[in-house]
Amino acid sequence: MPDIPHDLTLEDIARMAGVSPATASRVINNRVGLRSKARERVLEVVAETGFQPHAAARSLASQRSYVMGLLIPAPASTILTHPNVLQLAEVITQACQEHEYLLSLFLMGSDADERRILPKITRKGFIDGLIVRGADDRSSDPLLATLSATGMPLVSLGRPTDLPHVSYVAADNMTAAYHAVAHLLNLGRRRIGLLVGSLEPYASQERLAGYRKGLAERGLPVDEQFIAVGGMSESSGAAQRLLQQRPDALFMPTRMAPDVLSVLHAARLRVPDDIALVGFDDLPLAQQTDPPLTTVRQPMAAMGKQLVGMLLDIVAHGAHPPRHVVFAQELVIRQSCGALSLDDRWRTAAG
Amino acid sequence: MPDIPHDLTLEDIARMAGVSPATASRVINNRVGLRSKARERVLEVVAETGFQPHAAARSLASQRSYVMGLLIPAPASTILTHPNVLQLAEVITQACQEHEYLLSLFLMGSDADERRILPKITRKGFIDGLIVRGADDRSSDPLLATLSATGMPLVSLGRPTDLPHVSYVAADNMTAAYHAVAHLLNLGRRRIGLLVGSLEPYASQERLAGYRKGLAERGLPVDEQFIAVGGMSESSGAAQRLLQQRPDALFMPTRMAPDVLSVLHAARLRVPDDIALVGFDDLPLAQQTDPPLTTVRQPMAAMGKQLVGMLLDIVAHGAHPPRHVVFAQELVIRQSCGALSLDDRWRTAAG
DNA sequence: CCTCATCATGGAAGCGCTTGCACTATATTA
DNA sequence: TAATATAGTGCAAGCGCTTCCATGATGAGG
Repeated sequence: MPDIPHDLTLEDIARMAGVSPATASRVINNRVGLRSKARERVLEVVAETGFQPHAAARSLASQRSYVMGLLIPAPASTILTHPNVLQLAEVITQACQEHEYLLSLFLMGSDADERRILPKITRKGFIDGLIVRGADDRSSDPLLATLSATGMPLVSLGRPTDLPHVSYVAADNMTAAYHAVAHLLNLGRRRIGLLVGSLEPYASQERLAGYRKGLAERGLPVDEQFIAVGGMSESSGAAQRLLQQRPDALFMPTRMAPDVLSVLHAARLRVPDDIALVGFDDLPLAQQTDPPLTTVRQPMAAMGKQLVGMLLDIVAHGAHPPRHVVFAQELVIRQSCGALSLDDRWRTAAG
Repeated sequence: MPDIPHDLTLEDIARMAGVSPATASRVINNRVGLRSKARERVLEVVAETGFQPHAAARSLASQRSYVMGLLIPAPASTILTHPNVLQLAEVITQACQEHEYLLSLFLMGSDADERRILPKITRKGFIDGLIVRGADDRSSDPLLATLSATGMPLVSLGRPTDLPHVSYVAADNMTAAYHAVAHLLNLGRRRIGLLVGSLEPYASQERLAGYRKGLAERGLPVDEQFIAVGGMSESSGAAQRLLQQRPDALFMPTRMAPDVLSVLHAARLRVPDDIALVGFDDLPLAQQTDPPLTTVRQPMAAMGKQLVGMLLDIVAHGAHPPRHVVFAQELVIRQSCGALSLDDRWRTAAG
């Protein structure tokens, strides 16, 4: 038989240290004065035994679980095409640790999952708060509405346009698109096309607005033929129409880069000589394309910290008033835009 | 002020239904007979109020949290190159739901994470059991050893060769490689090369063994020059040496496919005419290459179900004796191996 | 040396649920 | 109908911790 380590309780630890459970608890949770014999003895015993308080008991008594949740409402296949979700998870895991919190991830691939998972996640005493990768993908998000109604402390990554009382952290897509277009204009491009997968996401609308603003500011007209909605490889008439306009620059989602490149290649267009390319999101992919892709990049680490900080604040002080924080984005200059220096790097102004 | 929904307790529910808390609890947990007035009344009240029992209180009293953990000991960047981890997470999430369990994912990108996360995860009363994506990547896994020592119910995906007492579910890489080689031999290939990233992983060793066995069975000698360890794009002498042998078939990790294809393309070798290709893992990538890649595929859904089933069994009946289950793999025939029919599909025998 | 403020400590009451035990209502059989 | 088995229910005791409150120890000021 293997030697199963005896499951100690706080009472055992207290007895071994010659103090009361109350004191042991306070020591373990850093609640007593620093100069104390009792404190030292308890810490000694804890170190020796490797004691960890029972999670459920602690949660029940303190009404805190010291666990945050990150809800990823997308099937695994989607996560692969939007890999910054993973980076987000990593960053948030880190940020939680800095506050002695643990982060649990929940994958929710389908509506069926939603029905089964949500009630369990929103149970009292399970997690203290929830971060949801929200409304970047759809402008109206019933999931966030549902969650918000449960009273669970909540922060959304991405702005849920129809839920003003939900706190969120978002990237300033409008300004980022504006700066990207300005950059292309500065490089002498004049026939700049915009390619988006869909205009439903609020993020896409912001980018379109930034694009328009960039052109308008220079007094350039916006030709609707230069705005293509839908994939490049799809038989989307819009994309074809766009190419027929002979654009000298293209602003597009990074994940479409391979398709776009192969289409341009087939059309014997050289990048960036004949046509400059700028991507929306700085996916790892951007560095692997040929030529490497100039892209807009969200400050994920900072956004992750902000999300966690806000959530902790909401857990401690309630969700009112809602907090809204918008982060400026970076433009990472690589070869595809035709800028001269590789090291040249240029930031958008704070939103 | 917003109307915060009053937090109900089981006692409230019981009172509203006119029964004792004990009965209410039993109804909610399906512990009483189906034909009972009390039962109906309780269910009614629960439905009306949307009551969910307090997670911590339930865990404390029942010594069960009804949560399983899936530990992913890799940084986000690694997950992207091994996307089947995500599929695994999805499959396991599903399997857990079928048993009224919830799955929490934990990302552990660094050793620092390990030190901070592990003690919290292994706390009593937090999760009932843990699935670890284990030793496919390293033959000796200190993480599994540490976890195993905590007494936490544990199942590994991948065989941890140095921990015979740890239960695991694994794929039969040896047989799969053997069958893949046999398949290539059946197609008339004789100069079959093997490309692996490293021989440290036990999985790679198994594949090598299967490769050797496949050749040996036909009485063919194994030329060590045909075995290349390391990446294709790296300046690995082994890979160059392998190509100089003019192989007519290559067996390799799927994630190396793009590199390999571009090298072959540069060498003006046609796939599959001049050289046939078979991959190790059926990543989504395999369908996007040109030509689409014939690969070995793990039965992820079945393995996920098995992992969860075993873990539940261990939670209920203890970890002794350890359970070991090995799954046969499929060979998914696509164009890269030069087999005639696309629909031809052929399975390895059970291991 | 004594009084009063200050701080560390212990006692004990929960946190909200599950479950063993004892008991009562109902069903079964003679 | 009485005797017995059976299912349904309630009581109350925890599960292992935190924290309010009261008490004892300690140190400062008179």
